Amino acid sequence: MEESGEGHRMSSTERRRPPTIHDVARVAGVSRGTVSRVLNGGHNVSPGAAEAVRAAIRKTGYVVNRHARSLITGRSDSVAFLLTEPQEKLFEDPNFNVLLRGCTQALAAHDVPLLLMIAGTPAERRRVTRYVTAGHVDGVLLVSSHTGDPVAEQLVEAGIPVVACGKPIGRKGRTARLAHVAADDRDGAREMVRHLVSLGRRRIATVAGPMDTPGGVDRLAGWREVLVEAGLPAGEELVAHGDYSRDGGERATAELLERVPDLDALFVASDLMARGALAALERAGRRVPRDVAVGGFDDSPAAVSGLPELTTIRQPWDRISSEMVRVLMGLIGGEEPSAVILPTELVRRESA
Amino acid sequence: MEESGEGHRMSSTERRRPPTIHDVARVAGVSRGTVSRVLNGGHNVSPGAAEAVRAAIRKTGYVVNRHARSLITGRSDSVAFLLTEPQEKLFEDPNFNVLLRGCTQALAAHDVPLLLMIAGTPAERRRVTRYVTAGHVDGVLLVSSHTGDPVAEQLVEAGIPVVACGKPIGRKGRTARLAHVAADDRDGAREMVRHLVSLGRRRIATVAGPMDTPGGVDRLAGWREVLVEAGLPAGEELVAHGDYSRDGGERATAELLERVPDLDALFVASDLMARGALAALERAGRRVPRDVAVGGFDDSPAAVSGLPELTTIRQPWDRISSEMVRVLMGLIGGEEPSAVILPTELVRRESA
DNA sequence: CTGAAAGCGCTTACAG
DNA sequence: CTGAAAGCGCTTACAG
Repeated sequence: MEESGEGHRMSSTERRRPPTIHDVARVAGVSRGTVSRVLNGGHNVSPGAAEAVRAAIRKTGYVVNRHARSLITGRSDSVAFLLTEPQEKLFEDPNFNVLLRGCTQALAAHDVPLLLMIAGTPAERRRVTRYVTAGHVDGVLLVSSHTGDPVAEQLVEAGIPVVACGKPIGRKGRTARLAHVAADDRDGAREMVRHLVSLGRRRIATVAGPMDTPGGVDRLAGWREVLVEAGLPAGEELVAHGDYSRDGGERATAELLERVPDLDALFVASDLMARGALAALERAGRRVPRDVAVGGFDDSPAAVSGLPELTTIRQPWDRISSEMVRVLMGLIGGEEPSAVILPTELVRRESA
Repeated sequence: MEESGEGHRMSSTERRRPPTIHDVARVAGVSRGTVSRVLNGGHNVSPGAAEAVRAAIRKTGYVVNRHARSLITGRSDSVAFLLTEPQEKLFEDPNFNVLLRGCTQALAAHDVPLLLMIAGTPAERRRVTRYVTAGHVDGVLLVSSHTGDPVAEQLVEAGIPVVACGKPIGRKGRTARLAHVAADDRDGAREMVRHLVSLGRRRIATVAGPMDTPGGVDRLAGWREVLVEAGLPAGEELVAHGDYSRDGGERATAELLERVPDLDALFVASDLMARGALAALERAGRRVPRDVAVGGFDDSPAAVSGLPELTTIRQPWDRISSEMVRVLMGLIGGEEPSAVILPTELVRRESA
């Protein structure tokens, strides 16, 4: 006979203990070991026993206690999505959201929960590093546009499976073993600049990202490459830098406009900065695309969040997130780190 | 003498077992029980023993194994941030990001990890409900703009601590015990419409949200209230509905422009919809704010993501997220559900 | 194919 | 104030 409560009041938030593997075993008429075997792949279990166990699971509403499982397996069956950007910028960039959503859903398909961790300050970084290296998660999806990230190195050195979003350009060798997934920045930039050239533009300036980010370095390299190839000017006066924020793009564009008043096209290394560029151009009285053609990068929600809609380079975020999860699950399973570079695509809209 | 490895190769991803409470006890020269007491508040421990334990923790780099702790305490020391919106819209709305970041950080201060869960489809909802009711998290921060959410009811009925963002307007009684935190939608709408009236506007239309959301209902009520009070028209022809998306705002505005060509102001129930409204107005050749003054709601990043910058009503997201976490931690600790309504603030920019 | 048993790392009455 | 011991719910060799 089941006894419950035994005279002690249940407070409003106290829940009944959920059924355990023991309850399932009793209902199914087998041992706990057999239930566990059914739960873990069903090897070495007779069809009859397996069916009895499955029926008992349905009947009891049993759900495995992950803490108990983790305690013995040593795995947590969860992963962290770690952002090491300064906090303010993090969520201003729509790319983070797309990536976060994609990773959450790709992991859900594996029944693996995602822990969101933010480590913008040194103190937060210490907290997170401690948490992760203590084994509370099986692996880390790392997102930071700036490379040479000390967190990445620490985690990799501690033997934690880590997959970065974007190509690491830190001190060579140390990050060589850092698995990563990225879009082909250089080739994407080339495609956009070729497009601007094909439009007949000849004074093509660029708002580049910071040079400690792969998007900053590689998209600038792609811009230069195509211009040099085409025999068009590609000097330093045609380059200004932004920090991937809208305001940064606006400032950099104002700077370019002052330095190169006759520019007829602008390749901006991110859509969000491009929105700022559009604002600067409007304030300066330039019509887009008539006076100045503007090409962005990312195909983020920012590309269509205002007028004119941006012609841009699409980063395949869905694939980036699913590949990040795939590579991370592989690492956790013992595979070697790998790098995945995904192709981009030109998306033509109104601005160029 | 420590033995490790004992002849079996460590694969590249295998980590050394982290130190346990047993290691700390040995180094400190006390029992495991004493170490545990120091870890859990330090009651009934002599100062000398406590200091020895703390030193041993530093020396060994010990971090508690949360799985073992949870197994015995029955708490997971983690909470879920659950989104039950259809997936596409989720991350288009900048408010979600601000809220997510705020909650993550408020929880981090309690050393409580946040699990991000998305349940847009019925299948996902079942998965998540099962996971949560199995006790894998201690509580849920629930975000969905649509109310009468079946997930909320199920969780509350299962005795799970839940705090919703936004006032629930589901079937009365059933959601009465649902703790929630919200901005004062009605009062915020009133303030904005009063502002538009003070600008001398007399034909003030509105793009309202869906009527199954509190923001849809209450902001519309605030709009109507002030107009009636001021003796201005507030009929149905002045109301169009959007779904909180940019495109929805654009469509609704085009509809209004057709129906009420002489409108001179527009109160839009969200900044994102207001950006769409601005696009519709521009396409129709209306100047903002000269021809039509536009007031938004939220003060989300969308408010300043284009020109003109939006005059809007600020929702205190930082406080909303910190209050949600505070109320949830209270619920988990056994407190009764409570509702927190936070004041809003008019932010004047260019559009009105 | 199956059960009995050990043990993962921790917390918490229970004695002292 | 402190230690020895039980036990949280599970997985996994180990016998049979």
